[in-house]
Amino acid sequence: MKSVSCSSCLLKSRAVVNLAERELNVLGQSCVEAIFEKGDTIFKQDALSSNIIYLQTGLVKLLVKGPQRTQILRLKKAPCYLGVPTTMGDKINHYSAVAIEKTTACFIDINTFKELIRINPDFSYEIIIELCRNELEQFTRCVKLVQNQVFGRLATHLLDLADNIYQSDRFDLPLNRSEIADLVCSSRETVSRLLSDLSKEQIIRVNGKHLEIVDKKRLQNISEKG
Amino acid sequence: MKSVSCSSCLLKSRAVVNLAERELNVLGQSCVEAIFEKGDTIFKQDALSSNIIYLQTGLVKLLVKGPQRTQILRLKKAPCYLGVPTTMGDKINHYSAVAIEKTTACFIDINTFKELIRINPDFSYEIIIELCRNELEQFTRCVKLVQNQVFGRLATHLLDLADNIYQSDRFDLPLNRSEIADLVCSSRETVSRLLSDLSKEQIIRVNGKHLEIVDKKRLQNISEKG
DNA sequence: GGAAAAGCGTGATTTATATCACACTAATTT
DNA sequence: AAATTAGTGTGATATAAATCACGCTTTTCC
Repeated sequence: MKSVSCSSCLLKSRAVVNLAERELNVLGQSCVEAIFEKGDTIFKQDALSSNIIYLQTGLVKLLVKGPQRTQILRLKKAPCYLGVPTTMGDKINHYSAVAIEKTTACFIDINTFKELIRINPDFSYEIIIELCRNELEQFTRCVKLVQNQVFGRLATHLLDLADNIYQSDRFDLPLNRSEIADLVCSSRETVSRLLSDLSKEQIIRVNGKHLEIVDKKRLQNISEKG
Repeated sequence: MKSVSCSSCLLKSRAVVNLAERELNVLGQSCVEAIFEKGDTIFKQDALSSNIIYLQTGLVKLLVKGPQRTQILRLKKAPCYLGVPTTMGDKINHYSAVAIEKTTACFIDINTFKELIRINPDFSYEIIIELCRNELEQFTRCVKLVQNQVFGRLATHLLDLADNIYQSDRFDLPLNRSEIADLVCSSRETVSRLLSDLSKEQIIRVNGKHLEIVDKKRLQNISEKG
């Protein structure tokens, strides 16, 4: 970990763009950079939360240990903030964050973050907007989860990976079958079966972790209809 | 609807308490009060969203029309803000709000709300905190929904009504069986059956809409264990 | 390089819960 | 008061998907 100069950082968040030079120095003084390899935990559920994390590059999964199983709440792709709700909303983390690709992140002290909210209204405005969008996304995710069956949920997440994470219809799955099950809230076996089915139907092509979307129209249809 | 004086309002939100007299006047000038009867729609999904609503008194359900069914996202009890995420996060409402008890509410113009965020950092700080708490709550709700079975979900919501909404173990259900089903994401029939079962087990006493929690310990146990 | 472990695919069985079906009651309307 | 409608309870049946069970790969580690 090393201290950084935020003013020269090329990966400024939309909120940080609004900060003046003097404010950026405030930020820089309590800001440390860290690198995480695949599988590394960035912060842990039930631990004290005292930092906001700014993901500069990489991909992260948010995990909750539920009563029965571990569940992947969502994937977060850089650039974005991590842990704003869990750090600002409570003293203890309600979920964990684990890197699923090599990731670089900036740890911002919670008090500095609060100070920035206090001194710069444009900064807090951007934070509010991001929180609102998150909540709306979370609502739709929840509705899909309840009303679609596993087939539809799996299709939705494959499309999300292609469109929003990798911006390509051919990519390597960053999760194994069991983790995909945690993401779509199903079981390892069911995910296996459904991937085979999609493959037999020529909608996707799978080879281990490599995945290719062949018939996107049909996949979108499955994602919407159920 | 009538214009109001916010400075004399007895129901100031935690965020509004931070506003100076001059700022309260800004708020008052674009603020209208309205009364809703049970069943009245406060705002509608897919409509343009141009107001933040401050619930002064009453009880509201947030509804989403999903692909298969209508789902109750959550209940909101006064005093609280309504529609912050859906108004700040997008131009179109992602859900509807319907009064399930007589409700009084204040409509705040979105631009006024934004102005308040700009001029008063304590105000925006409180809004951020509320949004963060909402997101955390929403996460736990989602985890429960997936990992508990209907029995546990029903128990959780009965406890929520008793502890957080009515602050009493005897109350009248504000929803019919079909709406309870929408809330716990199940079917009308299943809700009927489970309420009967809980009744037979002497855990609750039901008579139409009147409900009494008899054995709270056991109900809490069901709520946690599934 | 062999052993252990992790990961994966697929059949058989079980299970929670939705759906269908119908009767019965309470509330509205005319 | 009769008729219509909305709301409710409960049995029978259907079904998506979890769980169990097993064998087959691939990776990891002494």
